Amino acid sequence: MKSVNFNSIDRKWQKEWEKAKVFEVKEDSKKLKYYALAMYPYPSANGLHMGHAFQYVIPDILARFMRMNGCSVLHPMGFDSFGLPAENAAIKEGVHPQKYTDTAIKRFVTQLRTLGISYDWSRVIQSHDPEYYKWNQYFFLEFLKKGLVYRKASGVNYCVKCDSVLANEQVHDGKCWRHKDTNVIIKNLEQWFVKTTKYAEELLKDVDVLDWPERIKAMQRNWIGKSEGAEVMFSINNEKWPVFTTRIDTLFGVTFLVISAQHSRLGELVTKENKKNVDTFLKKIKSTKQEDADKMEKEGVFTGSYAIHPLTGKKIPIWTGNFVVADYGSGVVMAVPAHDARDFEFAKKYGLEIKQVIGCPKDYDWKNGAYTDWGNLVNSSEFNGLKNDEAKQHIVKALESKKLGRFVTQYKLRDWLISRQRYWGTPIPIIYCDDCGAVPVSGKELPVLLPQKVEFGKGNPLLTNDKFLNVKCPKCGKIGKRETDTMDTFMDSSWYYLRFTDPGNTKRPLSPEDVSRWMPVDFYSGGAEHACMHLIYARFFTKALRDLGYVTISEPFTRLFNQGMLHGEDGAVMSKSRGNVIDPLDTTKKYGSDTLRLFLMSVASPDKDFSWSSTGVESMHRFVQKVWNYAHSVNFGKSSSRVEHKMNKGIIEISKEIKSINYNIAVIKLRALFDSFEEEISKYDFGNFLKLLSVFAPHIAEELWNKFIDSKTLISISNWPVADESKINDSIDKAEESFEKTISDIQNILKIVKEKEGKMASHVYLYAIPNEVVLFNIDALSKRLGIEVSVFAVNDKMKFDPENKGGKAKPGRPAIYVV
RNA sequence: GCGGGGGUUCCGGAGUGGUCAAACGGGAUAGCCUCAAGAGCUAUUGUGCUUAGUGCCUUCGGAGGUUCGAAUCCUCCCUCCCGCACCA
Repeated sequence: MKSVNFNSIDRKWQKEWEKAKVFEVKEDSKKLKYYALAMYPYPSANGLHMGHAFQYVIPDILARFMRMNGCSVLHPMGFDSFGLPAENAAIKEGVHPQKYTDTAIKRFVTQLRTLGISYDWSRVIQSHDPEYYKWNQYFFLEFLKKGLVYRKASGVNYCVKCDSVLANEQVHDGKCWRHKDTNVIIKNLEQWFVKTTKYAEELLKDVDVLDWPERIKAMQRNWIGKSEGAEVMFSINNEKWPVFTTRIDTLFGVTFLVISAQHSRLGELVTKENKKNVDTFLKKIKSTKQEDADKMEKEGVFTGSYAIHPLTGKKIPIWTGNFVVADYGSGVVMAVPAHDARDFEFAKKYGLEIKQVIGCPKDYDWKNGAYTDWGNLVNSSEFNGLKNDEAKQHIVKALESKKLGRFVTQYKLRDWLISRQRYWGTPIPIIYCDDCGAVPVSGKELPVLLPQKVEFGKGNPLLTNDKFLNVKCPKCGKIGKRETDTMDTFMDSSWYYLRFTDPGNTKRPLSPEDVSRWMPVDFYSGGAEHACMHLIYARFFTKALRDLGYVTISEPFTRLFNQGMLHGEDGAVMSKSRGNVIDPLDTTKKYGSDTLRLFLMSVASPDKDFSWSSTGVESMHRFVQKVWNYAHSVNFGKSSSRVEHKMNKGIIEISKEIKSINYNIAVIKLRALFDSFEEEISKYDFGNFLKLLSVFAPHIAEELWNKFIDSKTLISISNWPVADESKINDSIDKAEESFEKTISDIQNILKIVKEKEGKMASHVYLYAIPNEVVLFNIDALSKRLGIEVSVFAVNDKMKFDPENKGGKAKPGRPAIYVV
């Protein structure tokens, strides 16, 4: 068989699609909309890797499927093109980030095209395009007006490698999300924040209705971290200090307070006599490395101050400790050692009082530590005997009447810090004036362009451009200084999916008609690493923009899909150092992109991790070639009723599997369907097969369609086949089943005969019930068995049946005699 | 510690109450084809038993349970992966 140049076929159809603009989506109100999207990539100079290929083919199959099913499909691609690597390249190699980025994008686009993904390339978005980031600035100002953006001084996370502050979401295990070897340090700075906490409750509540992987939903709930409890006031030096607790029922068991060692007001509590001790302690904590801090034992020292218990009026010592988180609750905790494991450990260590206030079983062994289960109150004056839940109500009521406490809800979610001390991002549209303070740039002045001329490697590059830096105050006209921080690039990705609905709009960030036509995104695919970053921010943005009147939806992504991780052939993560990296372009060059697409979709369910397999790719390539060869050698005529049956059943089953993203199963069924084809087939049926195949292997499907079925139309925009159920005849499957079972029966007998008589039998006689004789084709049987076969009807008087086996025949199971 | 997801026949990986000794792919073995290699085609690939065949046995991390019936449902345990983690 002559070898086929799949590469030239790939290129040919990629060009045709582009020429005919088949994937550019137009307004068509008669059609249902479908919005399929993959998280837009950072255009790395390394280009496309296999994980990208995998990730982008997944939604493409669905996009192609929905398009052929009569939907108008929005399937765009863009680039998250602001960010650190470009700027670091500028520092290291002297390339301007703009140039670096543009080159990388160009390369990405070329590579993406070779995969045959049905993108609407007319809608490309690039975050670093002033026409895009202008609207980041616009939304920043809108948020500012509504109090959703504010500036405040606080201890913030700072990564020395990024040379910038980070949001809470970008700190993982005390390390920077981009630099897993770099500890984040806390710096006290005045920075811009987005008030994500305003939507904490809604963000949490709406997680329930999302069609997302449970894992991601759990991670989001965890991140938002709601906990319901009470705030209670302890009087310290005649001032009221709030303390948050989820166990207000144990209030009478408080024997000491602990204030976080990082608390900004710790100094106020430290008395002269204790200052030295506290300082030594703080020094020790500071010198402890982050990784050790996680495992560090609870430690603390007495501050010298006392608090007054709100109900008993008793004096309670205040300690400072390393186990109290400064920015959760109020950074001060009430310690109830009898009923909290951490407090217990601490009290034991320092010999502090342990007072039981919850009744526990008589045989409870206090050597086990704190008793943290439920029980009835004891040692709690008038609340004695109450159950925990009742006690909570009553105690809070008592506190409320004295204005010393109330029920409150706490969240772990923090406001989003968006300032970055970096160049390659959206300039924050603010001018600082000595007289007027932080003044917003007027909307008419947008965009605040990122200046090209800056110097890299000397701190924030924006400080090196005087023209950019020194500008008049929009309010009073006096010379002021421009904000030199840029926005977190997650700002860009928080609304790009909205912009795709109307990317060319120069007047407005979004048009209400387009947004309402296309949103929400019906299928969104991307990696799980964004669970608590991009996906939180984007959800926040949608809700905030809804309340500002820009969109009407509350959730941007109806259905989220996490693709699995693609590993190297050795089962390890693909990495250069391991040498197990497979370049998608090498693969497409060798086998064509259809083979790659089919292979990636067929190894495992797309949401599961899997390993590359070079033999698996080979095998898939053989399948593609078989289809090719079949198309070139088959007689196009009439399909047998068997093929019609298989075809129509296949349409139903394969469609169902594609809809549920069981692509691996869909491919298996597609292969089985192909295997059932015969030497003659109708163009109609083969065309339908090509349509099913086309979502996975669009190029070869297009080529064969063009060559054999219809040269005037494109299969990519043809109608998805509809099954003709009247052609489905399950008795055909049953007949095949009984044929197979008969084969295995015969083989079993042949085996036994061979064992018994020491030689192979030479002839098989079958006696089928009369209407089943047709099921047992003599040629097919002898081909399969490699032995001569005769078939008789049981009522055939002339049949050869020396041992009278014929009588054993049953429906679906002919009798057998071998010699 | 908390939360989420797994553990299936040599390997990868389907399968969520009977149609399951368990799809499909890989690998392996045998045969056909060929001068040969490759490709292609066909068959076999849990164990043992039984019998000239539709049967039985053991098996889906382990142990129990529910059920007429379990890889599939429940309970407990072991184990792996992922995320969060001194959050009061």
